Amino acid sequence: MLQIRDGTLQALLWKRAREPFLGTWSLPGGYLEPGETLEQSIRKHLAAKVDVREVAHLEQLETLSDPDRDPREWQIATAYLGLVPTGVDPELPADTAWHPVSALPELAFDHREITLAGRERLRAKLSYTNIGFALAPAQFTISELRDLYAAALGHDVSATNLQRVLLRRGVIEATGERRAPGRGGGRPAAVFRFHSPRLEVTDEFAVLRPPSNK
Amino acid sequence: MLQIRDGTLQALLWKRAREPFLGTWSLPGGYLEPGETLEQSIRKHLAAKVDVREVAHLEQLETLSDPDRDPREWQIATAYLGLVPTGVDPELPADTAWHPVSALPELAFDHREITLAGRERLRAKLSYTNIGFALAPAQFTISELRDLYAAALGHDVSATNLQRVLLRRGVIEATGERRAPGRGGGRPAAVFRFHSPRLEVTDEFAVLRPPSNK
DNA sequence: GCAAAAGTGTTGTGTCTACACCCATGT
DNA sequence: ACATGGGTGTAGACACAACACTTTTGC
Repeated sequence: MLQIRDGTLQALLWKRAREPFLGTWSLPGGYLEPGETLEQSIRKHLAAKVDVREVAHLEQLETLSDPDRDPREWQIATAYLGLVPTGVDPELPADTAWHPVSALPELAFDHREITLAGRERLRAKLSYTNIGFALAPAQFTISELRDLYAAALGHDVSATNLQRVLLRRGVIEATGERRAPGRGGGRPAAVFRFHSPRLEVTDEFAVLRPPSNK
Repeated sequence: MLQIRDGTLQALLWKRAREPFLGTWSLPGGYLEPGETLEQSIRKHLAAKVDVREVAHLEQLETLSDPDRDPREWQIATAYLGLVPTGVDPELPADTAWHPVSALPELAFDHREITLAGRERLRAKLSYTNIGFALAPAQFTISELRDLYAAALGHDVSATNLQRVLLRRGVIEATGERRAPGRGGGRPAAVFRFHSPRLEVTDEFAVLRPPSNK
């Protein structure tokens, strides 16, 4: 579960109350019940931490099967990437907390690699899909969105070019509203929203496109 | 397992000798043994059909957990995409055969969707990685490679532009050899090879690139 | 010479980055 | 007026598609 908080990409971690790795931070999750879907299971286990309605996007990352990944028993795990929009601040149990992905504590099992793989997936998809909808609140200005993209990507993003790319692709659209400037003044910012609340690929076929017509 | 044969993308299918779906075509696979890696398991089960050394690329597609995917019992399956280079023609058991992906017979379980998802993954990766290495023989001319790309992508590909794209990216390189023309004449074709026999992303950051310097 | 196949030259287009400049507001 | 932040205009770089043209062979 990733979210941008305080301008940084953070991961939701749970301090293990069980062996193995008792007391070590780990990703939330749990065992799959018979007859259950993986996604149902994830949502169920997350419900103990976060209101499920707050999860804007959930996608499968990878299934891990290295026999050494659990020191005690042979175990298979399927990792998921979940995204929560900036701004929502769910009540968390005492043993659960957000941690910046850029400064993770020691994590149990292979959870560090999983977390970093999730960040990579997010970064890649920011480039060719509308996945930003799952990081952003319902309404936002371009500079707010710029800050979200910069936090997720790990480098500066130009508001100018971000706006043009996303508008041209039809990923975001103006609401018509404007936001009042802060104390220092400044031109009121136009308010935007994402066009779709579902993942869509917006930049298919970078190359080797099918021939135009003829 | 996909391969281009006779200029068409084909999938390796097994005619089931067991219930459920007895007699229906299905993807090769089998149960995971305790202590085994998913990839080990796949390779082991494939070994009954194809020499494993012929599999040039193997990657995880997705783990499926819909409780209705098996009519009899609750079952989880992890699908893999495997690629075999054109030209190798493994001995197959009598109950196993190649079928064009564009004209699949009725398939057991959700194997039709898995197969089509594999084709989509291949098509996407042809655009931004060097995955062609797993479809092509060790040496080839540009027009041979063009035919492979066209078969996999399902549309015409220009040899001119394919050559330039792959050379610019350093995906393929000339061997220095040339191939003698056929009976009808023609200029001898330069022989190329892929630079790397492992998957590499060659077209990262289509957009929202990090700032140049400063 | 002519057909066939491979390969190069070249032009045009679309998408992106970078940066200069203009706009609207608060103090 | 001027600082602050938002937004537009525009030029340049680059990668790609399309197609004309040239090269090298067999017959």
